[in-house]
Amino acid sequence: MEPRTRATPLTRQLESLYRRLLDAYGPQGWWPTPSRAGARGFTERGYHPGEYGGPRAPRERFEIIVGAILTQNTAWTNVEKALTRLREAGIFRPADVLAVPTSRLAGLIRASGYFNQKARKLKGVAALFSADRALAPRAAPTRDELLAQWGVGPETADSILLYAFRVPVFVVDAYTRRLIERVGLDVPTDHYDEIQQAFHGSLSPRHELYNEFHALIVAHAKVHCRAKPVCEGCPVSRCRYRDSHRGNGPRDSARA
DNA sequence: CCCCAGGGAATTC
DNA sequence: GAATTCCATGGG
Repeated sequence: MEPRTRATPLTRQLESLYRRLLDAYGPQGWWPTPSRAGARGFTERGYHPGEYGGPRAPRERFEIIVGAILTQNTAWTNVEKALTRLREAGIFRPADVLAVPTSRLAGLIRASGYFNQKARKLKGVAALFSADRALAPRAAPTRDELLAQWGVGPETADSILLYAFRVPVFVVDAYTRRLIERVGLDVPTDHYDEIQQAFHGSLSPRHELYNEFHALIVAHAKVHCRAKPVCEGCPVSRCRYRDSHRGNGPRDSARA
């Protein structure tokens, strides 16, 4: 299933990319949970860069799971508003989500958009993680268990595995594809699993590395590699894309 | 006014 | 499989 990790040209490209991003933006310490405010190690970003200790506390873990649902195609600032509403309503655990009527749940998460769909999704994951599963510490669910949930696709499943349970799976999102295209990495960008395999086959399977790499890609996408690119001061040297993007590397047609 | 945001499901061909 | 459409708020 897992290809051997070996040094390929792609390995060097990805490691170089990672180092450039880390140098430019610093450790991100994901997952960013608003409830971290006030906790030891709290930073102005609201989370703990550099902490990759033991298993997550159950409530923090569930907050990550909820956030992974709410952030689907949605700006994180709006997710924070919804998470804060949930916390103020005393909703911390799967059982709390199950106890609230779907209509009220939808109202609480209104700011995160798609609230009717997402309320249903939260009910589903709450059921998955409730009952015997709530007994911490619990081993991570399988990827297939997560994917079987309505509203949980590949990215959400992998985000939960990586950030809630520290399983070394690389999370692929729209930013990842955009960066691959603009930097000109020799990685196909059409299928989720293909992209993920490329990373898994080229990087050592360390959850700390996958955690930081994905978080750094998001940070980079918000500052420089936006939909409308801001190339001034871009830390990725081969980032020679133009407004029209596509292509851009030294050689564009080199994919065979 | 427009576009964008850490997707996923359902439909259609 | 590939291409659309829907879901919906909030910020720039």
